[in-house]
Parts: sequence; structure tokens; C-alpha cells
Amino acid sequence: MDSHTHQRIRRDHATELAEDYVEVIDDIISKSGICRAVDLVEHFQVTHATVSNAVGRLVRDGFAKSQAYQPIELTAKGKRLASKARYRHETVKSFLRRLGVSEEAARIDSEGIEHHVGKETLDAMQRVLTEGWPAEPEAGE
Amino acid sequence: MDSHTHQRIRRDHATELAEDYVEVIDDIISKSGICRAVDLVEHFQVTHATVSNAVGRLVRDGFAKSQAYQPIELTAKGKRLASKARYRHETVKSFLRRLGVSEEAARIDSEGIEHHVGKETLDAMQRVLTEGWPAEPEAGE
DNA sequence: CGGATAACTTAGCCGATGCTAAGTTAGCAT
DNA sequence: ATGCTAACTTAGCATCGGCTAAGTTATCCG
Ligand SMILES: [Mn+2]
Ligand SMILES: [Mn+2]
Ligand SMILES: [Mn+2]
Ligand SMILES: [Mn+2]
Repeated sequence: MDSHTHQRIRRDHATELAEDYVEVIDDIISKSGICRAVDLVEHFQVTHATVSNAVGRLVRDGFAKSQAYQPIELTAKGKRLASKARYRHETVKSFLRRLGVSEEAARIDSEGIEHHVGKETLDAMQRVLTEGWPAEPEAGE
Repeated sequence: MDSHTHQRIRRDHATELAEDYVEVIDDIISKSGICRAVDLVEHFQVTHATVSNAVGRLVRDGFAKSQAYQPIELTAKGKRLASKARYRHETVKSFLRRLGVSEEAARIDSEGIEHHVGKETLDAMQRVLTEGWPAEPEAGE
């Protein structure tokens, strides 16, 4: 019964980096017009070589376009992933804030949690944000 | 300000597998007396070779003891990590259930989420389980 | 226009986590 | 006691996501 759980986790991890990258690339393009590798170096606190490899995988997987020494762009597929990732990320972060967690902790924890939140959990969090907490389980009555 | 977030995530990922392993090893020993590699193969749905390598890393890092072809045991350090991981894992899972998420989804999502929940978020979840939901943010009044 | 410099790529390395295939050991049943 | 079988290890491979070091290109300034 439990046999597929860890396969799901491994799959989540495989797509995690792509989700973080496209979301950030999309943000940077919105704010600055273009996204350069150096912006990603700064954001993720990794080296240029690491960003170059990661962007190469995004291109290979059809999420991004790039020509050597030129700014990075997203494909339609990349933009779709970015939207989905941002919605989930923001929902998780807002939910944690609503739970009483500080801005700092909500920012940090949501960055990891977001990738492991399935539809049902996401919907439950969203419901809290729009409709408030679910009913308490009443003891008597 | 945001510069350490992704380092935290990378650190979480590095310890994630060890946490899952020691928790499961501890469970299996509780239930069956001993834990064999084949039990972990079954649980994680990976091959024997993969388990053998992973257990090798646990031994290298001081979480487990093992002699060739013999059952796996945990060190004191391993047992401490298992307890901590189980507490966090169960808190996250119970919290999701409390949120209205199904048993199935809570089991799957908590398996990934647990590793990214910091102290503040964990405490907030635990508080909900013992004291109920935090106050709604009142509009008027 | 020509450098200097910043941005980027490439090569080569590492460890973690997965795999298959092949070899080894332990333990049970006859 | 011996041999079968299941359990386990080892070797060899792949990909990912990091790194450093070295080479390449773009860009901007004088
Ligand atoms: Mn994100
Ligand atoms: Mn993230
Ligand atoms: Mn766990
Ligand atoms: Mn887990």
C-alpha cells in the first residue's frame, strides 16, 4: 500500500530544481526585462558553472531557450511550469504565515515544502486562506 | 536577505535520506526484532545494491552498525536521529490530517514535507494539534 | 577602435543516489 | 553434510548538481 510513496518523493526531487529555476527566471524577466545567468548565480548562491549546467538541462527539457552569452528566455512550457510553481509556492508561504510562522521562516520553509505538496493538500491550504480554518473535531455533539 | 535560503534547502536534501532510513530501520526493529536489508529494499522500492550503498553511508556517518550479511543496527546517534525524524514526520502527517487531507495524501505528502519543516513551523503545527487553530485575523473590532 | 573587464562556457573533478550484472555468503531442507 | 536458494556485496555504469580552473565572448569606456 505504501509502495509508491518514495517513488513520488524521488520524482518530486527530480523536478524541483527546474521548478525553482523557471519561477525565478520568470520573476527576474518581469522585474528587469531580461534574465542573465549572473542573476541566477546571485539568487541561488552557486557558481556560474553550476548555473550554466542547470540552464543546459532546462533547455534540454524544453523549459528554456538560450544562445551562448545571451539572456535566458522561457518557452511556453517553461512559463506554464513557472505559473504553476509560483501559485503553489505562494499558497504554501501564505498558509505558513496564516499559521503564525514568521516571514523569515515562512520564506525558508516554503521554498522546500512547495515541491512536496500534492493537489489535495494544496487545495486544503488554499481553502484556509479563502474560507478560514476547518471545523474543530467536536468531542460531544 | 534571501541569500541563505537555498543553502538550507540543499542541506535538508543531504540529510533527508539518512533521516528516512534511520526512521524506517528503527520501526522495523521495533516491529520485527531485527532489520534486514531486504526489508529496506521492500520499503523504499529500490534494489539491493542501492540499499547496500545507502547503509554504507549510514555506517560511515556513524548512524548505523553492520557486519556483512548480518542485520542492520542503529548507533545511539542513529536512534536519536530516528526519534527526531519520527516526531517531526508524525507531527506533519497528523497536521495534514487535521487540515482535512486524506490519509493517503497525508502519508505521501508528509514523507517529503517533513524534511523541510523548521522548528518554528513544527511548533506551529504541534500547537494546532494540541490547542486548535490560531485566531482568525479579525477585520473589524 | 581597441582593450579591459565582466559574463559566460567548457573541461574535469567529486559525492550522492540510482541501476544491472555478477560473484559471495548464510541458512534451511533434505 | 551438502547443496539450493535467498540475501547480500561488489563492480561498473549513469545522471544530477555541486565545485575549481581555464578559456572564450560581449560590452563598455576611453
Ligand atoms: Mn519556488
Ligand atoms: Mn523551491
Ligand atoms: Mn520520515
Ligand atoms: Mn521522508
